[in-house]
Amino acid sequence: MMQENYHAAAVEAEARALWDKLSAARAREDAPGGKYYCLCMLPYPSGRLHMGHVRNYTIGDLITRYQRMKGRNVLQPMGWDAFGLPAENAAIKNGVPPAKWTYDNIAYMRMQLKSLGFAIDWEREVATCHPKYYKWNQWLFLRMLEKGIAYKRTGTVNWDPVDQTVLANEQVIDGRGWRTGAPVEKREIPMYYLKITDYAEELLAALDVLPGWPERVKTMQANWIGKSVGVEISFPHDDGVLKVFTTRADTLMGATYVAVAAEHPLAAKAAARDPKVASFIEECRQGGVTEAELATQEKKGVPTALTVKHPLSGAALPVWVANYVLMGYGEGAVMAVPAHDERDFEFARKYGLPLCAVVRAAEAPVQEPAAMTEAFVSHDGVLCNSGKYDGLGLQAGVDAIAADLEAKGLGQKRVQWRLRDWGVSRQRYWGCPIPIIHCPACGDVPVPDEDLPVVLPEDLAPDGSGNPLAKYQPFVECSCPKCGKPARRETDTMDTFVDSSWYFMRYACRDNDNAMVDQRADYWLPVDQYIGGIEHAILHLLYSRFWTRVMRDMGLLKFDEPFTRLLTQGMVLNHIFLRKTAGGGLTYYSPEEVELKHDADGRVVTAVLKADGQPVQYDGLGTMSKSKNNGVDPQMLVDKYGADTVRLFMMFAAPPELTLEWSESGVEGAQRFLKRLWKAVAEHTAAGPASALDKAAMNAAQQDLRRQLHETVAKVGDDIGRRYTFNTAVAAVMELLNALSRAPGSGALDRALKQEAYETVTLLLAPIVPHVAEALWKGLGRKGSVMQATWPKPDPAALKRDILELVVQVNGKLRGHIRVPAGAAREEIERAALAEASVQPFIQGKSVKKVVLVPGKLVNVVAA
RNA sequence: GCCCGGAUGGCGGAACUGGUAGACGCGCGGGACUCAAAAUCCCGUUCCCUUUAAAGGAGUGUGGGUUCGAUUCCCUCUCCGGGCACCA
Repeated sequence: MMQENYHAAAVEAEARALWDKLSAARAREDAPGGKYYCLCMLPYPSGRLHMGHVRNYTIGDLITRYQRMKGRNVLQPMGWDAFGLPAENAAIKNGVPPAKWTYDNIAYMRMQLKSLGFAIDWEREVATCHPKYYKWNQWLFLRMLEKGIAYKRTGTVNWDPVDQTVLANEQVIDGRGWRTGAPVEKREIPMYYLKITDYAEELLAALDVLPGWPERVKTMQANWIGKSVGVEISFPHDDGVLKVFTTRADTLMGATYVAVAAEHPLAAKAAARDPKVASFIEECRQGGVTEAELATQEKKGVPTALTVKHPLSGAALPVWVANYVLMGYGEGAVMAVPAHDERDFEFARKYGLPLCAVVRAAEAPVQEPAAMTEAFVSHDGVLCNSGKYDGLGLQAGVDAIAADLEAKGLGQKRVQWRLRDWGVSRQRYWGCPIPIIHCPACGDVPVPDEDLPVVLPEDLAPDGSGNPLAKYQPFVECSCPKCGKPARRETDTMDTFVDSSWYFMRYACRDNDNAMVDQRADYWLPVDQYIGGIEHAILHLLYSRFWTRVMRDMGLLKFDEPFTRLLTQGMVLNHIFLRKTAGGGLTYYSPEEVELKHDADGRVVTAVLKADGQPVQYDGLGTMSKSKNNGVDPQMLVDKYGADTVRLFMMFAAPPELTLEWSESGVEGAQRFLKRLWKAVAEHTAAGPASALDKAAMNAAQQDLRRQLHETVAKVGDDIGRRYTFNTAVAAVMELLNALSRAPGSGALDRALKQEAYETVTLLLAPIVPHVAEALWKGLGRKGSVMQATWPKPDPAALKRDILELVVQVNGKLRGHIRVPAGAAREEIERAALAEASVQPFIQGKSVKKVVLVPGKLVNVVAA
């Protein structure tokens, strides 16, 4: 006997007790059904779940439960991306060691995930800060070192000259260190790199065979990898040649100068003789290292006394040092063709450098340099001012010029990648130690496998300056594995992207201390469905694809791509409210502290702080963050409404890929729906068991209702299984419930139909609101857990229609409707459409030119 | 600056392959129930004009294009969001 009203707390406790008893979320390799690996991006243990987590994991749980009901053997694991900067920041602020802070956060967040009812196999839980996990980071790093995939060279970092510390990009605010306010400098330090560029071609080409990935993610990755086919050109000078790479070799005869990066050897050579060049190079050392910062700074340069020889004409071209040339791309030098490149044009105009137009539109004359107001950038035209190349098309020009350069030994066609090798060294404490020992005699010596893992001491507390690991002698001091003499341990740790590049493999076999992966990984992987935020579209996903290939090439795996299907979810936003303080600062108020006043149409008129009744300024929408004080703690909502309501709202509010605006009134709507559903089922079951449904005895209204029921089954299955539009799946079930509650009649046949309908609704909602579905299933008299029930199939007989309603348009405008038999001939439909009373006035006195018929949908009469 | 997205009623969104714009929900208005309120239920709700109603016109960020027909395809611009290699 069901309770009359819905009580979330009791329902949810009972459902979870049942699942625990059945170990319903456990995943076994020997269970029946095809395997299905449903994976959500693992959270950083920041302290509490935020709405983005709830959204992410609700989507994953929905798919997990749906696939289980479809008969698949599903694995849904969970773990913790437990190394990283926030733990060190918290340590600096509170004096708590990062390890304790991290483990406490994990314990709390694990409890939160359990309270949301996610069907996670907790026996596979992984934390990346655990030595048994990161041992394998170190082990694979050493294998990469052996194969030359990992190597050492210098790299550029942000340097805080006051704290004597390397800063993360996030810690650089307007070119200054976040704690000291000191202007940040660039500094070159030795680091380990992984040769992801060796895999550039494959990582790019394989995007074409990832049909389960969103196009936009594949486009972003392709652009990031950035394959350019062009020509490497050598410009001879006194000490050798200056190499540049260009995709526009056709414009070579229009090159009027060359520009090199501040870090280029030629710049250093010029600086030795010219203090102005030296001071410019010094100026370029100021500021951060991000591409956004470099690309938005004002374009500046200085001339040098150096020249290079044009490889074809032999003319002397001046060498400039320019801040817009990046040392990290190509050769760190460019040939400048101001007439046909926007950046070069701007730079040449600024510094009075000459222009020479060498491309013209096919029908147009050569452009006069002085008359040009912008660069002529065209991929269609012919060469001019280029001697023997005049009149050639642009591609023909590239080919001819490349051939001549090659003959002279001054150039060749080649491919250039935008992708750079992955620098993995971090000068930070809370990360996986890089397993290297520096010996004065033997150099950099890998830690022997039998000494792995190199364990990170867990009780150090960083203070913001330098790396505490480097100051901790018990860690640093060691003996050389080769010669046994005193040596120094490497104190850099690995980028946390290393941890997250393969964690999904370890869920399959986290208890194996003898191997990184085993045959259980062969069973579960690759991941069938991966779900996570769009902000990871490039780095994390690209690194995982790379790491997987490295492991494959070592014989550890048999597949190429780690994630067969990918769903990228949008961010969760909320309102921002603030007041300006007397001192000119800003105080942000949580939306929970603010009351909105609406006018009669529902528009927001004013917002006042509940505490004092005084107005606050509304500052629009933004991603939930601590700094803007606009985060909503999901735990409060779970406590207030229950997990099912929060899950339902999350799925109903927007399609998963879209940005989601937070609104608590939407939560109330979701709760209302569950209450209504509960009450309807309780009333239905209160009248006792229903009889079997006699389909042949149904009247027209009952047939219509049953048709809608089975149309809903078809739609929800398609929305969840194929389209991933969970919002429309929920809407369809809401419509069905509306129709059910309007359906008259309480005879035996009506009750039998409603029994079928409520059982079906329960199954359709089970992946989204599993607790309440469990209670309804039991209330409807069904045995066992709804988790183990079978997903419903639409009855084709119920879907059949005899009469179709068609739309009639005149010149594309809706003018009426007609009803025709399902098999009606074209002529019959046209006749009915033209005869329709509401259509007649719009075709009177006109001649019908054409009638467009879309079968089963519409008739459009073209009349003039 | 570069790359990738997005923009539809008062609000979140729907319209799946170019075919009825606004499903579903929120909010709001009206009504029922109630001593009253909350909760619940019922009705209405894109805008404009005329209006008892019926009907008509306009309308999917901007401006253009293709088409019998465009929220959907193409081009232009504006604004917003994500990423830019050391936040995760």
